[in-house]
Amino acid sequence: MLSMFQPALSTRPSVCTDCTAREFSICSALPEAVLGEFAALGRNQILRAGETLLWEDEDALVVGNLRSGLLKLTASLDDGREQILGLAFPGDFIGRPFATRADHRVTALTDATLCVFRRSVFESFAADHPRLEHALLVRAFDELEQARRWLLLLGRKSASERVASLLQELAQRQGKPGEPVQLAITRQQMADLLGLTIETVSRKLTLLKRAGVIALPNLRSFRVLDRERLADEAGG
Amino acid sequence: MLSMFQPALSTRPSVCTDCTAREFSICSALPEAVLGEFAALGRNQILRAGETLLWEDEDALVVGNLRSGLLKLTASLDDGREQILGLAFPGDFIGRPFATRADHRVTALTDATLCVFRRSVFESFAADHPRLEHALLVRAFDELEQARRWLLLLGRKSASERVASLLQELAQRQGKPGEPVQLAITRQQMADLLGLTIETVSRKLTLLKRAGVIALPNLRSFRVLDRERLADEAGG
DNA sequence: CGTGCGGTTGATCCGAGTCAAGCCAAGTGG
DNA sequence: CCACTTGGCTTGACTCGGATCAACCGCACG
Repeated sequence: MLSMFQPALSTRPSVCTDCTAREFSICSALPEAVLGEFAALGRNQILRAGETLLWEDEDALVVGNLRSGLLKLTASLDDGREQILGLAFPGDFIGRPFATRADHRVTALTDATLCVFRRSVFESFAADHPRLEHALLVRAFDELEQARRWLLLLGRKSASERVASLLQELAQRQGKPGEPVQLAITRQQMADLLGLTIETVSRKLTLLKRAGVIALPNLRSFRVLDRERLADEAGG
Repeated sequence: MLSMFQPALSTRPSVCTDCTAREFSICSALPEAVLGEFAALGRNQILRAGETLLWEDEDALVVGNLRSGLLKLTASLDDGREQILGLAFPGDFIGRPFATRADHRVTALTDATLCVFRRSVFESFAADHPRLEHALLVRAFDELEQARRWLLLLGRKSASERVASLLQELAQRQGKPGEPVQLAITRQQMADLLGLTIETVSRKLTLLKRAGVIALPNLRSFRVLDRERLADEAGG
């Protein structure tokens, strides 16, 4: 995890011409005319897997939208213990407008492309477009709810319940029941999400497999065999 | 904690005449004229200690501002394990506009007074006043940051670090250094905030006291004797 | 063919939970 | 006034779940 430090960002400072903004969740409510204007303020940015977009306690100069790839938001203690605060999927908004400092680090788990805005530019645009701020508000509440669900998991659930909860959440975020679910993250990242060690995650997964609750055809996917039992294991 | 179930709310459905809205954090940016109009939409509500304003998974009909007293936001598992998601202090905004269901329970820890709004009323007022929505947005980001700091605490800190972190946070939220800090919550509530048991909280407090880091003059307050050491104990 | 990385499995240890007893201050009622 | 209860808190003995330490597997890749 510490090896993810990278000295520089691979920024491509070209205007974000090929991006319609239609693909961003916060833009759903914007009229067509405004969309183009908005997108024109953004710039393309490419992150390679492992590169970091924002560091904690640094001036957060940009906000942006994720166009492709997967990012993690992390906080860590100075001895290296790390907690993943959340994942960002394509369409998600990244960063915190109206505040100068980031409270967490944003790092690419896979190669990723973003449409980024200088924070000041974004803020003044938002000031003129209440519907954008409104969408941002609804999204912020959603993220808050998600974070709070995670507080219950980290504060009160056992290791088995945590692992089952994660699988359940991934399964319902993606695809249809019965189909294999893509597992975009490593065991270590699962551990960092769940506040566990990699060994415990591995053990609990094998237990669920042996119990016939899930199948693990390979390292990067799983399949829910018994939805009911998985929900039980995840706890109330 | 389970004994806090109360059958009814002590609502006083009188218009919130004596409240200026000036006392609410989300109103700081509103012009004077709008403040009065806004406050007139609210109604007084009194909660006795232990009463619940909003239940999880229920239609959340109201949002509001806390005027006096202390509230807790909690989530729990069906076997009774409880996690406090956050505390609300006077001035704080309560509830989630633009969504129909609450994801957590809001309960009074002390007698409390609020200025509440029917959610629909609040929402349409907000739609006409972008500055209100903006203030709400800034506040939502703040709460999100707070929740995320807590994720790190719950996911990765030891019991000692958690207790020290809580004391540190309370000390810096309240008063001057050296002065005794009011401890508005019980040991059980500290445990529910920190994802620990009451016994562990008690033991860690005694350790900190014996180490000369804090003093515990009585059950409802403490004093930081060694700011440095407390920060160390709280971890990075 | 080795080497490295992600993952699994086993043995052991330790921190926090559990269970139980007791303390102390504030009621409560005879 | 004292005996008794009650609730919040502390302390001790013991247990157990998850961390730690270590070995090993399997596969991709140079």
